[in-house]
Amino acid sequence: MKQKIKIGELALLTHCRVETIRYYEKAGMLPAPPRSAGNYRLYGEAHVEQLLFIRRCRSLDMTLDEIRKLLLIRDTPQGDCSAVSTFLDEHLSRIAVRIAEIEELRSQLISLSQRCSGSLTADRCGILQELGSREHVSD
Amino acid sequence: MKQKIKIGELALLTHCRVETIRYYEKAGMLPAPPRSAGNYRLYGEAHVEQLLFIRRCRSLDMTLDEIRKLLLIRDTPQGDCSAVSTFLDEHLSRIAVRIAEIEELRSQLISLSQRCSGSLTADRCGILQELGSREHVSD
DNA sequence: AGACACCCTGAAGTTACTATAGGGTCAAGC
DNA sequence: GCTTGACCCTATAGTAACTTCAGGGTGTCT
Repeated sequence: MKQKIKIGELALLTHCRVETIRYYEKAGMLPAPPRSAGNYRLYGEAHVEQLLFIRRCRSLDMTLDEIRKLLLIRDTPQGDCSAVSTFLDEHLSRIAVRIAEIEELRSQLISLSQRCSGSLTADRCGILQELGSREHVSD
Repeated sequence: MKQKIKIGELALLTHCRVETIRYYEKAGMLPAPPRSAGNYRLYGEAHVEQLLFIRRCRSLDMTLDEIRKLLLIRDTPQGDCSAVSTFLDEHLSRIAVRIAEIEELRSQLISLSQRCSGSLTADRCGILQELGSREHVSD
Protein backbone atom coordinates (compact mmCIF):
# COMPACT_ATOMS: atom_id res chain seq x y z
CA MET A 1 0.00 0.00 0.00
CA LYS A 2 2.51 2.57 -1.12
CA GLN A 3 0.87 5.91 -1.50
CA LYS A 4 2.31 8.08 -4.21
CA ILE A 5 2.75 11.78 -3.59
CA LYS A 6 3.27 14.69 -5.93
CA ILE A 7 6.29 16.92 -5.95
CA GLY A 8 4.67 19.67 -3.89
CA GLU A 9 3.91 17.31 -1.07
CA LEU A 10 7.42 15.86 -1.18
CA ALA A 11 8.69 19.42 -0.91
CA LEU A 12 6.59 19.98 2.20
CA LEU A 13 7.71 16.71 3.79
CA THR A 14 11.39 17.44 3.25
CA HIS A 15 11.50 21.23 3.60
CA CYS A 16 13.00 21.43 0.18
CA ARG A 17 11.85 23.63 -2.67
CA VAL A 18 10.11 22.06 -5.65
CA GLU A 19 12.70 23.49 -8.03
CA THR A 20 15.46 22.01 -5.94
CA ILE A 21 13.89 18.54 -6.14
CA ARG A 22 13.73 18.74 -9.92
CA TYR A 23 17.28 20.02 -9.90
CA TYR A 24 18.41 17.01 -7.83
CA GLU A 25 16.79 14.68 -10.32
CA LYS A 26 18.67 16.28 -13.19
CA ALA A 27 21.86 16.24 -11.15
CA GLY A 28 21.52 12.50 -10.58
CA MET A 29 20.98 12.76 -6.84
CA LEU A 30 17.46 11.36 -6.94
CA PRO A 31 16.12 8.66 -9.30
CA ALA A 32 13.45 9.79 -11.78
CA PRO A 33 10.10 8.68 -10.35
CA PRO A 34 7.18 7.20 -12.31
CA ARG A 35 4.68 9.64 -13.77
CA SER A 36 0.92 10.01 -13.55
CA ALA A 37 -1.38 10.04 -16.57
CA GLY A 38 -1.03 13.81 -16.57
CA ASN A 39 2.79 13.57 -16.50
CA TYR A 40 3.15 14.51 -12.85
CA ARG A 41 6.02 12.99 -10.89
CA LEU A 42 4.78 10.44 -8.33
CA TYR A 43 7.06 9.76 -5.41
CA GLY A 44 7.03 6.91 -2.91
CA GLU A 45 8.57 6.25 0.50
CA ALA A 46 12.03 5.50 -0.89
CA HIS A 47 12.20 8.89 -2.53
CA VAL A 48 11.25 10.63 0.69
CA GLU A 49 14.00 8.73 2.52
CA GLN A 50 16.64 9.50 -0.04
CA LEU A 51 15.79 13.18 -0.24
CA LEU A 52 15.91 13.44 3.55
CA PHE A 53 19.30 11.76 3.46
CA ILE A 54 20.51 14.29 0.93
CA ARG A 55 19.15 17.27 2.86
CA ARG A 56 20.68 16.04 6.08
CA CYS A 57 24.07 15.71 4.42
CA ARG A 58 23.68 19.17 2.86
CA SER A 59 22.90 20.65 6.26
CA LEU A 60 26.23 19.14 7.30
CA ASP A 61 27.78 21.22 4.52
CA MET A 62 28.75 18.33 2.26
CA THR A 63 28.94 18.91 -1.48
CA LEU A 64 26.59 17.10 -3.84
CA ASP A 65 29.56 15.18 -5.14
CA GLU A 66 30.42 13.91 -1.67
CA ILE A 67 26.81 12.94 -1.06
CA ARG A 68 26.71 11.06 -4.36
CA LYS A 69 29.68 9.00 -3.17
CA LEU A 70 28.00 8.35 0.17
CA LEU A 71 24.83 7.20 -1.59
CA LEU A 72 26.90 4.86 -3.69
CA ILE A 73 28.53 3.32 -0.63
CA ARG A 74 25.17 3.09 1.11
CA ASP A 75 23.79 1.16 -1.84
CA THR A 76 26.68 -1.28 -1.90
CA PRO A 77 25.95 -3.28 1.27
CA GLN A 78 28.99 -5.55 1.13
CA GLY A 79 31.44 -2.73 0.55
CA ASP A 80 33.30 -1.60 3.62
CA CYS A 81 32.46 1.59 5.41
CA SER A 82 35.91 2.68 6.54
CA ALA A 83 35.83 5.09 3.60
CA VAL A 84 32.83 6.74 5.19
CA SER A 85 34.47 7.42 8.50
CA THR A 86 37.67 8.58 6.84
CA PHE A 87 35.66 11.01 4.77
CA LEU A 88 33.77 12.23 7.81
CA ASP A 89 36.99 12.83 9.70
CA GLU A 90 38.37 14.87 6.83
CA HIS A 91 35.15 16.79 6.59
CA LEU A 92 35.28 17.46 10.30
CA SER A 93 38.77 18.90 10.14
CA ARG A 94 37.80 21.12 7.22
CA ILE A 95 34.98 22.44 9.36
CA ALA A 96 37.32 23.03 12.29
CA VAL A 97 39.51 25.17 10.03
CA ARG A 98 36.51 27.09 8.80
CA ILE A 99 35.31 27.77 12.34
CA ALA A 100 38.71 29.10 13.31
CA GLU A 101 38.72 31.37 10.25
CA ILE A 102 35.30 32.74 11.02
CA GLU A 103 36.10 33.34 14.69
CA GLU A 104 39.23 35.23 13.67
CA LEU A 105 37.16 37.24 11.25
CA ARG A 106 34.60 38.00 13.89
CA SER A 107 37.14 39.42 16.28
CA GLN A 108 38.57 41.55 13.47
CA LEU A 109 35.11 42.91 12.77
CA ILE A 110 34.43 43.65 16.40
CA SER A 111 37.63 45.62 16.86
CA LEU A 112 36.83 47.36 13.59
CA SER A 113 33.35 48.44 14.62
CA GLN A 114 34.75 49.90 17.82
CA ARG A 115 36.86 52.32 15.82
CA CYS A 116 33.89 54.28 14.58
CA SER A 117 32.93 57.08 16.91
CA GLY A 118 29.65 57.53 15.10
CA SER A 119 29.29 61.06 13.88
CA LEU A 120 32.52 61.54 11.98
CA THR A 121 32.69 62.11 8.27
CA ALA A 122 34.09 59.38 6.08
CA ASP A 123 37.50 60.94 5.71
CA ARG A 124 38.03 60.56 9.45
CA CYS A 125 36.24 57.27 9.93
CA GLY A 126 38.38 54.91 11.96
CA ILE A 127 36.84 51.90 10.28
CA LEU A 128 37.71 52.98 6.78
CA GLN A 129 41.19 53.97 7.94
CA GLU A 130 41.68 50.53 9.45
CA LEU A 131 40.47 48.70 6.36
CA GLY A 132 42.75 50.84 4.23
CA SER A 133 45.85 50.48 6.36
CA ARG A 134 48.64 48.10 5.52
CA GLU A 135 49.02 46.88 9.08
CA HIS A 136 47.32 43.57 8.48
CA VAL A 137 49.34 42.50 5.49
CA SER A 138 51.31 39.36 6.13
CA ASP A 139 54.23 38.89 3.78
CA MET B 1 59.10 58.10 -8.04
CA LYS B 2 56.24 55.73 -8.47
CA GLN B 3 57.42 52.38 -9.65
CA LYS B 4 55.00 50.52 -11.90
CA ILE B 5 54.57 46.82 -11.43
CA LYS B 6 53.11 44.14 -13.67
CA ILE B 7 50.11 42.03 -12.80
CA GLY B 8 52.15 39.04 -11.64
CA GLU B 9 53.99 41.12 -9.10
CA LEU B 10 50.76 42.71 -7.88
CA ALA B 11 49.42 39.19 -7.44
CA LEU B 12 52.42 38.28 -5.28
CA LEU B 13 52.12 41.43 -3.18
CA THR B 14 48.45 40.89 -2.46
CA HIS B 15 48.23 37.09 -2.37
CA CYS B 16 45.64 37.26 -5.09
CA ARG B 17 45.60 35.30 -8.32
CA VAL B 18 46.33 37.08 -11.58
CA GLU B 19 43.00 35.97 -13.03
CA THR B 20 41.20 37.34 -10.01
CA ILE B 21 42.83 40.74 -10.47
CA ARG B 22 41.66 40.89 -14.09
CA TYR B 23 38.24 39.75 -12.91
CA TYR B 24 38.11 42.57 -10.37
CA GLU B 25 38.93 45.07 -13.08
CA LYS B 26 36.07 43.81 -15.25
CA ALA B 27 33.78 43.79 -12.23
CA GLY B 28 34.54 47.45 -11.54
CA MET B 29 36.31 46.80 -8.25
CA LEU B 30 39.68 48.07 -9.45
CA PRO B 31 40.29 50.93 -11.93
CA ALA B 32 41.88 49.96 -15.24
CA PRO B 33 45.59 50.79 -14.97
CA PRO B 34 47.77 52.34 -17.70
CA ARG B 35 49.46 49.93 -20.11
CA SER B 36 53.04 49.42 -21.22
CA ALA B 37 54.16 49.57 -24.85
CA GLY B 38 53.57 45.83 -25.03
CA ASN B 39 50.04 46.20 -23.62
CA TYR B 40 50.88 44.95 -20.15
CA ARG B 41 48.97 46.40 -17.20
CA LEU B 42 51.17 48.64 -15.06
CA TYR B 43 50.05 49.16 -11.50
CA GLY B 44 51.10 51.78 -8.95
CA GLU B 45 50.88 52.19 -5.21
CA ALA B 46 47.19 53.20 -5.25
CA HIS B 47 46.26 49.96 -6.97
CA VAL B 48 48.14 47.92 -4.41
CA GLU B 49 46.30 49.73 -1.62
CA GLN B 50 42.91 49.30 -3.16
CA LEU B 51 43.42 45.62 -3.91
CA LEU B 52 44.59 45.05 -0.33
CA PHE B 53 41.47 46.84 0.87
CA ILE B 54 39.32 44.58 -1.25
CA ARG B 55 41.08 41.40 -0.13
CA ARG B 56 40.82 42.40 3.51
CA CYS B 57 37.10 42.98 3.14
CA ARG B 58 36.74 39.66 1.29
CA SER B 59 38.56 37.88 4.10
CA LEU B 60 35.89 39.39 6.35
CA ASP B 61 33.38 37.63 4.13
CA MET B 62 31.84 40.72 2.57
CA THR B 63 30.34 40.47 -0.91
CA LEU B 64 31.82 42.39 -3.81
CA ASP B 65 28.71 44.51 -3.83
CA GLU B 66 29.16 45.49 -0.21
CA ILE B 67 32.80 46.30 -0.83
CA ARG B 68 31.88 48.47 -3.80
CA LYS B 69 29.62 50.51 -1.52
CA LEU B 70 32.37 50.81 1.07
CA LEU B 71 34.81 52.00 -1.61
CA LEU B 72 32.27 54.58 -2.69
CA ILE B 73 31.87 55.89 0.85
CA ARG B 74 35.62 55.88 1.32
CA ASP B 75 36.03 58.03 -1.77
CA THR B 76 33.40 60.54 -0.67
CA PRO B 77 35.28 62.27 2.19
CA GLN B 78 32.48 64.60 3.24
CA GLY B 79 29.84 61.88 3.40
CA ASP B 80 29.09 60.56 6.84
CA CYS B 81 30.33 57.25 8.04
CA SER B 82 27.44 56.14 10.20
CA ALA B 83 26.34 53.95 7.29
CA VAL B 84 29.65 52.14 7.58
CA SER B 85 29.25 51.25 11.21
CA THR B 86 25.60 50.27 10.72
CA PHE B 87 26.64 47.96 7.91
CA LEU B 88 29.44 46.48 9.99
CA ASP B 89 27.07 45.77 12.86
CA GLU B 90 24.67 43.97 10.56
CA HIS B 91 27.50 42.03 9.04
CA LEU B 92 28.68 41.08 12.48
CA SER B 93 25.32 39.66 13.47
CA ARG B 94 25.12 37.66 10.23
CA ILE B 95 28.48 36.18 11.13
CA ALA B 96 27.31 35.34 14.64
CA VAL B 97 24.44 33.35 13.14
CA ARG B 98 26.78 31.57 10.78
CA ILE B 99 29.14 30.62 13.59
CA ALA B 100 26.27 29.16 15.60
CA GLU B 101 25.17 27.13 12.57
CA ILE B 102 28.63 25.76 11.95
CA GLU B 103 29.17 24.87 15.60
CA GLU B 104 25.87 22.98 15.60
CA LEU B 105 26.92 21.18 12.45
CA ARG B 106 30.27 20.30 13.94
CA SER B 107 28.73 18.63 16.97
CA GLN B 108 26.41 16.67 14.70
CA LEU B 109 29.38 15.47 12.69
CA ILE B 110 31.32 14.49 15.80
CA SER B 111 28.50 12.38 17.18
CA LEU B 112 28.10 10.89 13.73
CA SER B 113 31.74 9.88 13.37
CA GLN B 114 31.60 8.14 16.73
CA ARG B 115 28.99 5.76 15.39
CA CYS B 116 31.37 4.03 13.02
CA SER B 117 33.14 1.09 14.62
CA GLY B 118 35.60 0.93 11.77
CA SER B 119 35.59 -2.50 10.26
CA LEU B 120 31.91 -3.03 9.52
CA THR B 121 30.48 -3.37 6.07
CA ALA B 122 28.35 -0.56 4.72
CA ASP B 123 25.04 -2.25 5.44
CA ARG B 124 25.85 -2.16 9.15
CA CYS B 125 27.63 1.18 9.26
CA GLY B 126 26.27 3.29 12.11
CA ILE B 127 27.05 6.50 10.25
CA LEU B 128 25.04 5.58 7.20
CA GLN B 129 22.23 4.35 9.40
CA GLU B 130 22.18 7.63 11.26
CA LEU B 131 22.19 9.70 8.08
CA GLY B 132 19.40 7.58 6.72
CA SER B 133 17.24 7.61 9.82
CA ARG B 134 14.23 9.83 10.16
CA GLU B 135 15.07 10.83 13.71
CA HIS B 136 16.31 14.27 12.78
CA VAL B 137 13.32 15.35 10.78
CA SER B 138 11.55 18.29 12.29
CA ASP B 139 7.98 18.63 11.18
C1' DA C 1 66.69 31.79 -33.55
C1' DG C 2 64.56 29.04 -30.16
C1' DA C 3 62.96 28.30 -25.59
C1' DC C 4 60.51 29.78 -21.77
C1' DA C 5 58.17 32.61 -18.42
C1' DC C 6 54.94 35.89 -18.44
C1' DC C 7 51.25 38.68 -20.44
C1' DC C 8 46.77 39.48 -23.37
C1' DT C 9 41.51 38.63 -24.67
C1' DG C 10 37.13 36.46 -24.81
C1' DA C 11 34.35 32.79 -23.75
C1' DA C 12 32.95 28.90 -21.23
C1' DG C 13 32.84 26.19 -16.92
C1' DT C 14 32.09 25.75 -11.76
C1' DT C 15 28.49 24.96 -7.52
C1' DA C 16 24.02 24.61 -5.92
C1' DC C 17 20.59 26.45 -6.74
C1' DT C 18 16.78 30.26 -8.08
C1' DA C 19 14.00 32.55 -11.43
C1' DT C 20 11.55 33.18 -15.65
C1' DA C 21 8.83 32.15 -19.80
C1' DG C 22 5.40 29.65 -21.73
C1' DG C 23 2.44 26.16 -21.37
C1' DG C 24 -0.48 21.69 -19.53
C1' DT C 25 -3.63 19.32 -15.56
C1' DC C 26 -7.24 19.00 -12.42
C1' DA C 27 -10.84 19.87 -9.01
C1' DA C 28 -14.26 23.23 -7.59
C1' DG C 29 -17.72 26.66 -8.38
C1' DC C 30 -21.22 29.14 -11.32
C1' DG D 1 -19.77 23.56 -19.90
C1' DC D 2 -16.69 26.87 -18.77
C1' DT D 3 -13.72 29.51 -16.01
C1' DT D 4 -10.74 30.21 -12.17
C1' DG D 5 -6.91 29.00 -9.50
C1' DA D 6 -3.61 26.00 -7.54
C1' DC D 7 -0.51 23.03 -8.96
C1' DC D 8 2.42 20.73 -12.38
C1' DC D 9 5.62 20.45 -16.74
C1' DT D 10 10.01 21.79 -19.72
C1' DA D 11 13.80 24.45 -21.15
C1' DT D 12 16.62 28.27 -20.59
C1' DA D 13 18.95 31.88 -18.25
C1' DG D 14 20.66 34.08 -14.15
C1' DT D 15 23.36 34.24 -9.58
C1' DA D 16 28.32 34.93 -6.95
C1' DA D 17 32.94 34.94 -7.31
C1' DC D 18 35.73 33.21 -9.37
C1' DT D 19 38.60 29.41 -12.43
C1' DT D 20 39.80 27.34 -16.66
C1' DC D 21 40.58 27.19 -21.47
C1' DA D 22 41.77 28.32 -26.20
C1' DG D 23 44.56 30.89 -28.93
C1' DG D 24 47.88 34.17 -29.31
C1' DG D 25 51.56 38.23 -28.19
C1' DT D 26 55.99 39.99 -25.34
C1' DG D 27 60.47 39.97 -23.44
C1' DT D 28 64.68 38.01 -22.00
C1' DC D 29 68.25 34.54 -21.98
C1' DT D 30 71.34 31.58 -24.47
